[in-house]
Amino acid sequence: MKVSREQAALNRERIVEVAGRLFRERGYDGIGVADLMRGAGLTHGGFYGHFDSKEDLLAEACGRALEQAVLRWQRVADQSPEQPRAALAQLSASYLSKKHVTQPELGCSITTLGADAARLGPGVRQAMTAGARGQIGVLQQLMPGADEAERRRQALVAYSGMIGAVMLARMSDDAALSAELLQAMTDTLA
Amino acid sequence: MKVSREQAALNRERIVEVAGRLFRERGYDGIGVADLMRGAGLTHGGFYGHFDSKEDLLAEACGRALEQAVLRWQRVADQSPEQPRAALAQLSASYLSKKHVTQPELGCSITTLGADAARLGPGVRQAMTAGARGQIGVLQQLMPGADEAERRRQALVAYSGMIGAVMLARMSDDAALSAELLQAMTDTLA
DNA sequence: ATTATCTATAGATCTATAGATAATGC
DNA sequence: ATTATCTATAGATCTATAGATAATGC
Repeated sequence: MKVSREQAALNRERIVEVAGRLFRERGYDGIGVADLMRGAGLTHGGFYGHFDSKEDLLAEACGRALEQAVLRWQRVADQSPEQPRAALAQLSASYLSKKHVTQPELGCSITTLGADAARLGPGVRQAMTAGARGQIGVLQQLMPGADEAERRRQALVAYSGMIGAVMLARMSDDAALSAELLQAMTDTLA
Repeated sequence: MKVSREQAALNRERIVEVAGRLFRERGYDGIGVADLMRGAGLTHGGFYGHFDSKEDLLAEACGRALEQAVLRWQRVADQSPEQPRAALAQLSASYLSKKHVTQPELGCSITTLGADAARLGPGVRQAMTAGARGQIGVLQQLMPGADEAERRRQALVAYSGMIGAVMLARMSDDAALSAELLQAMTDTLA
């Protein structure tokens, strides 16, 4: 029954990773602790040895997913530091892709869980706010504005628009409207 | 126990109205049928005489709330048909207000329930898509673009940005960041 | 007679905990 | 001896339904 410390740490990692996917796919209330643990290949009761509560796991899972997203965005930005326009085009094309819309479980945590987070406790909100701040920071580096204040404003608007467009595209029952939303937003950032 | 046909219709209306508020406040899974009925001053069991399912009620409640929002927006647009800029400023200032952020139960259904809707059935998605289309239509009348295609693009981008900004402002644990998001979006649309 | 609402409950969840088990780490 | 995981369960939900009740509408 018992496993090594190392294995226990790996199990914990797996829970966080699986939770990151399942929460994004089904929402915070859409997946239970028992199913999260089953998804990680463990049993229900073991959960509370790793985390204090389901909400704590959400905070950790969202925090992790968003940190990795920020790192990916920063790598894209650093790849062509002389061509911020190209980097922005790459980021926005990826974020505003049909693939992102149809794969919420691998996509932006804020689009899928932001409304849930707004109703949850400080741990979750802190983790998600930190992620948002990080992504806004990367966008700010890439915006064409003349001064820092202008680039900041552009980054806040671009980030809001990207999140809203993907949420709307997922919600829409009309594929044409979804495509139109993504295209309009992509064109604006290009 | 039994009430008149007229009273039953009023009761049904009250359920829809109360549900509109409670779903927006707590999310689709955050409020149960028993509490919704209690909120309307009725008992749990009576629910299924009025609606086939909880999800059907969400579709009707969101549909209603969004229809009314579209009518309000259109009234603002029609109020000063010679000054589309002023109408747009009024709409966006109201939508991007601190009041809207702190009163989700009276605000935009898509910001609070869009992510839930994306995971629910066709009835809910259809109602919410119709609402979104209506609001986008009003914005399109007010945008300054030279031709209809440009105004359409601007409306899609503005709507996405407004929804994203309010969701982010609600989610953020930092009041300064929330205010910054609303201000940036307001300035862009002014 | 019809029917809107009520009480009561079925059956399936949910989060969290208690205590047993068995393998690790000393 | 410690502890990661297990089984089992407490206690509280949840949606939906069955059947009783009592007032309306014919």
